[in-house]
Amino acid sequence: MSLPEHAPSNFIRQIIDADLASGKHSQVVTRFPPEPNGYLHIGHAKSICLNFGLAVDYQGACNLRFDDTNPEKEDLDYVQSIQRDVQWLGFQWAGEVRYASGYFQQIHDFAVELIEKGLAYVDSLNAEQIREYRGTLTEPGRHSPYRDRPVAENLDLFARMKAGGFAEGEHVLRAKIDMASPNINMRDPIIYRVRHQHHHQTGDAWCIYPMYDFTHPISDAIEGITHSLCTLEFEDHRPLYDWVLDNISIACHPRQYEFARLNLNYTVTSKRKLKQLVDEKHVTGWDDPRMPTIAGFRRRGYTPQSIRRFCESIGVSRADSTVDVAMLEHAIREDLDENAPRAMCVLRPLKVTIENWPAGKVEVLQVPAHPKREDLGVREVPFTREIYIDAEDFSEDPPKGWKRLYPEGHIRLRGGYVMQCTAMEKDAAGQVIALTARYDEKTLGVNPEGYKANGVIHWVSADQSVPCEVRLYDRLFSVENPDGDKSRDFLEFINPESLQVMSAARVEPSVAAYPAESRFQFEREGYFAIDPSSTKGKLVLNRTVTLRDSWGKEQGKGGK
RNA sequence: UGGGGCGUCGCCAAGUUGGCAAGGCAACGGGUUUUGAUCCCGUCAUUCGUAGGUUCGAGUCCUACCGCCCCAGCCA
Repeated sequence: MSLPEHAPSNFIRQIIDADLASGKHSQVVTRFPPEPNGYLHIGHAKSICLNFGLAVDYQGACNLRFDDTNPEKEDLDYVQSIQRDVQWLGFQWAGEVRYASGYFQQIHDFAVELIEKGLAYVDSLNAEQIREYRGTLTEPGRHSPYRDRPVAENLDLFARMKAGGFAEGEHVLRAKIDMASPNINMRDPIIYRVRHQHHHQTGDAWCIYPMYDFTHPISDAIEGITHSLCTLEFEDHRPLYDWVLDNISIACHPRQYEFARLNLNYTVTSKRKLKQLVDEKHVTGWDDPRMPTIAGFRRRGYTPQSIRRFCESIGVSRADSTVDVAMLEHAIREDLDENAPRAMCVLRPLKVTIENWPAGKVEVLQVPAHPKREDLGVREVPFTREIYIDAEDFSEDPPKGWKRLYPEGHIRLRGGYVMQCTAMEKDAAGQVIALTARYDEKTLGVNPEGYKANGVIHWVSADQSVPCEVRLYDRLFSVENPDGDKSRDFLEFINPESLQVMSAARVEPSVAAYPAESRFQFEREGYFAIDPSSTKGKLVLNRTVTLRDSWGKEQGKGGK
């Protein structure tokens, strides 16, 4: 409807169109290259949709390649979660999963080639010295005293690094480029370092690991990538990407293009910070429904389709930007409004006894599962003498404009009869704890004669409903830019009300028949999904997002 | 004070030989409605960071400013 069915044009598609038109390429090959050091988040979703989406639309290919050159931070659990998340989003990579580590031998051989050409050398300065020799943003660097080591010595040292003859930090391999370059990435960048670490893919086969800047262009070239897409912060690395490919014996030379990474307000999208939230238990895990991870959104009830549509709707450009989470919420509401079956769930039960309904009588009402989708069928909703309505739908002293129940007022029970409140029962503190009402038998599917109902509210049979726990999620952070204040830790902005548990909720029985992850609209409340932790004995539902609420908005205006 | 980028409506974002500012989100009115939902209709940039210049005509070209982001990991 409002969101585009197919990805709109952007500068990358224009480049591809031109490359295809000029004959530079006959096919598009992209890749999604995550480092397996955390779960994928919404920012990765943008990259995934871009790279895989391009492959789909141009009938090309997109590889999934793990950029696993730093065993210290990586883990097998992450390589598994990443594959699961990419597939859940609806994409399939071309052929087998690739690993940069799978190219370690070739990468090593290219390093040897650079040494032989006099374009790389083993440096024996320590980390601190290397930093000093690198210079600053405004001052050029200086040559390392080891820069002019003879080729034979470099070859020997590098072989011994590989053989495990040195400790971490003793020697590194550097590309010999230009210590005076205004681009710091070109000041003899380190391309190999010693790491006596077990690697999740290669085990203990290697104790030297190539750096990203050396690994990435080679991996892209080996795979025949045509368009290597990455985020803006790598723009300064592009000259190095090209330098590597220009100086080794490899025919393919992919081109790198950069786009702006996704920022979302009220959210953090930094793997380091997300990992901190998990490690310090501010959330229950990477898949906590409040996390902006793919796994979190999945558990929260987001659909793959909604995330793909969202990614299309935000576009791809080179301008730093922060997207309003309202865009994401719009995408999931749009999907679920169209596709989610409806049901009724009472979050704060208030018992109503319908005095003119016989005790023990159960009438099974046939209610459409969706107001517009007849194909979704009907559900059976039992109506009995005792029902529950939401405590917030009754007001002893209703404000102006109130369209719910009040003493003596008439209300339509959604999908059922119109009833009139006849009495209320209060506890010692003056709280209303139960209501009595009378139903109008001539109002099932028909408007009442001679009077009008004040509104429509949802309800559930007291003994024919299913008890459940409903988790009401709200944004994890209470400020738009949680890491925008350098003097304050982002954890200070965690929303203390990001999770509210409604443990006494009751849901209509139709819901209990659905499997985990099923999504519903609980009428007048919002969209909800069955949490995977649910069992027959304990049903748990997660609120994905609320319905738009013009009444709540109006109430909020008057100050509250 | 080095280098690389970016600045079009509150938030994204089209705008490709200079020709007279798309669209979405949000917001705000109104209509329909057994969800205060959905849906429908309408309003919402004489202006494109600023200032000059070229031109019949500039968001698009030129100049100079201003602002914001990234880079000094043996991370990616």
